Amino acid sequence: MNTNFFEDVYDVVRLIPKGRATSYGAIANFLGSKISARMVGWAMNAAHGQDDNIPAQRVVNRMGLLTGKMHFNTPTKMQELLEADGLIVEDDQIKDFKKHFWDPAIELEI
DNA sequence: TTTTTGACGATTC
DNA sequence: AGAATCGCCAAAA
Repeated sequence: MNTNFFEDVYDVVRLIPKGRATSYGAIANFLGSKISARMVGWAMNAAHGQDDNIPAQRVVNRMGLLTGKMHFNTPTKMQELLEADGLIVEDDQIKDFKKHFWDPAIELEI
């Protein structure tokens, strides 16, 4: 499985600290600043079959909206997980998202 | 092999 | 300010 691209995405997602959240675009930018955020979403789509625990709930769109909640076991699971992380989710959106925003390009300092 | 779509993002109208 | 459209790249049909 040469899913390097996916693995890179998973790796970054796994590195997201608890209580923080990032966006698809941020990950895309971190991976190479050439791939589009859509690819990250695609990678997450493939993450279903992955045996790894991908905290996809910490990965949301740029607005902090839980766009992929429907891809979880239950649409409400994503919000629950985020709340369990200490984040506040209201109306499928992370409150103070930019406040809890976790940018791999900055936190990982590459 | 070509076409369509996809958990996004930014720009333009 | 809001809505619609284009752009990114890859995988599945």
